[in-house]
Amino acid sequence: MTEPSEAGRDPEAVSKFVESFAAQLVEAGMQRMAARVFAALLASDSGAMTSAELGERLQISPAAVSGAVRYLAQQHMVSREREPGSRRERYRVHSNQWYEAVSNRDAVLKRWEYTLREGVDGLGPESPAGRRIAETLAFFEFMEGELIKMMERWRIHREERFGAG
Amino acid sequence: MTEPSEAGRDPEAVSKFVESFAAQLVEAGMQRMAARVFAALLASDSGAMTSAELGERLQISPAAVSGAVRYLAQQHMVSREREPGSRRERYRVHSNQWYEAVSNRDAVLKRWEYTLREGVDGLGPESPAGRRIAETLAFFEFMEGELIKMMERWRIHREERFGAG
DNA sequence: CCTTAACTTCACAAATTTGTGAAACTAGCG
DNA sequence: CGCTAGTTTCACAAATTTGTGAAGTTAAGG
Repeated sequence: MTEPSEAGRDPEAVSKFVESFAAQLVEAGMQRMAARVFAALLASDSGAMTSAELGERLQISPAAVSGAVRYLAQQHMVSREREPGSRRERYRVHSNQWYEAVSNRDAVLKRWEYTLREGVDGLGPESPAGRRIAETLAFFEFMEGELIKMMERWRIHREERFGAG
Repeated sequence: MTEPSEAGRDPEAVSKFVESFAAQLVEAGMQRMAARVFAALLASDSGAMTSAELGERLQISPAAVSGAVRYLAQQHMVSREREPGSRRERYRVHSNQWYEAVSNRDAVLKRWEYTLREGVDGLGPESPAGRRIAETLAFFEFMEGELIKMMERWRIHREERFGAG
């Protein structure tokens, strides 16, 4: 019934997955078009698509693709590749992508920590509010360290289960 | 200079912290008013404020407070308490709050995992796309387990450092 | 160099989100 | 039972965000 190597194997199923996963990413705060592009790449066999292919599949303009891709690249959620000997570009997700994305949260955490430190300073480390904020800061510092170790464990776990990517 | 137990100790510093921390929460996807209310509570000495106090400090209407607080309560980021013998309500952050909030991410992860499983099914576990999604699923499952253990470690770490909350 | 395919930027219209004032509840208190 | 302080809901105006078509930019290929 299903032809495993057929390119447009089950457009229905692909589309359903793309739209529902994208919806959840949106709920988590991602821009709509970026979420749809990311989900589409995730659900493609090659893991890479050109701007034209994305526009076609998602029924959106080149401008929308461009905006979405810029955002995703900034977040390290896709990488761009120049198709050699052509002005066409392809956008790719790595199977390793989540590793990248989560590791990237680190930078965000650092900024939060900075703001919290300022807060402790401004409010005084001995005031009740200052203490509460200091505890929040401690939590984030703890998380930061743990996240790094966790990602290291994932790397190993992953290699055991899927082999090197 | 600074009077540690003065209620409005340094309104300047408080406001600065509230607004910059809120801005970062917004950047991370939280609604603006909810972020401001949360930051204001975090920066208050008692860790709790009434609707009127919040409205006053943040210069927003009762309606805005109501909406923000509803959202925060749903996310388990504040709890509501009835001031005994009054129809006035207070909204409170616990110092433990982040533990709660992160634990709550668990529910979100579960929903993502469900969608990913559907995707693997729909695309076929042997197709390249199916395999990529299966790996994403494995990553989230791994994260879920790790998060739980991490929060347990935090609980212990925290008690050592700050004593039971 | 000129042509042209591919991507990006820009101004704008449409859609969505946000916060408000005012009306509608709720529940203490007399 | 009202009365009224406190909160929530609702309709709407304002602000913001989103996606588009069209113009602008870049660089491959002749």
